[in-house]
Amino acid sequence: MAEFKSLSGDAYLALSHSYAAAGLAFGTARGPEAAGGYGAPGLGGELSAAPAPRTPAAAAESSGEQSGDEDDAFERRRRRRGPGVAADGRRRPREQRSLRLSINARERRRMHDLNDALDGLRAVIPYAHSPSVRKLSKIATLLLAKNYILMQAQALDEMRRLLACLNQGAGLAAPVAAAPVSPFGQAALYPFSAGAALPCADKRAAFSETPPALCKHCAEKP
DNA sequence: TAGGCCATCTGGTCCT
DNA sequence: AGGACCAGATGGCCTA
Repeated sequence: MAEFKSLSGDAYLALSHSYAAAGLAFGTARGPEAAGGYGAPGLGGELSAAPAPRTPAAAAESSGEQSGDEDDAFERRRRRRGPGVAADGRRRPREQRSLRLSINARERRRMHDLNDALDGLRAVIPYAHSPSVRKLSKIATLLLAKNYILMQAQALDEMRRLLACLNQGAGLAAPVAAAPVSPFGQAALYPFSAGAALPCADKRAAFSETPPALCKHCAEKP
């Protein structure tokens, strides 16, 4: 597991746990996801680049268009749960139903926009993007993005310290003792700290866009 | 088969 | 009034 390819993999879990240990992100997750890791996609699983295809009936049902199938689907739903049917069982007026459909379509569009934004976020988080790798789940995307932001902030902070040291002629021996504090005032675990479970090579692979020079413990310079 | 993840529908609430 | 946002409910697909 040399890559994030399959964030479900060991690297992902190890990183997640190390972040959680620092109270960075996954610590707030509740339920089974918190224990087992989010989105645990399996290796070799087919990437569902598009949402899992729903049944044609379900797809038609959700299209918001007024086809015959759509009407059937609408009726099925109405019988099942009652939308479109008043509490007393009477049919709703047709205009109310068309209003409902337009509201549904709007909500669908809104959720699609939200998903597009999430896709955009996935595109910029460092993990292996490949057709053979299942994409990050929504929650994993958000948590990873949060960690990534904190990580970048810390790296920046450390770079500034080093720069200050160099400017003072103190060289690299100048202590960077205290744990770096993020701009958000939250003590955070440096991603490449000694507490991280992964060997440096794995860390570099997991955060493929992070230059190895930023790894404090890494003797494996390129 | 259970659990995770997701899309969609729906009604409620708030804002313009 | 209409739109945006939200959360609950529901059902489908997929994987371990």
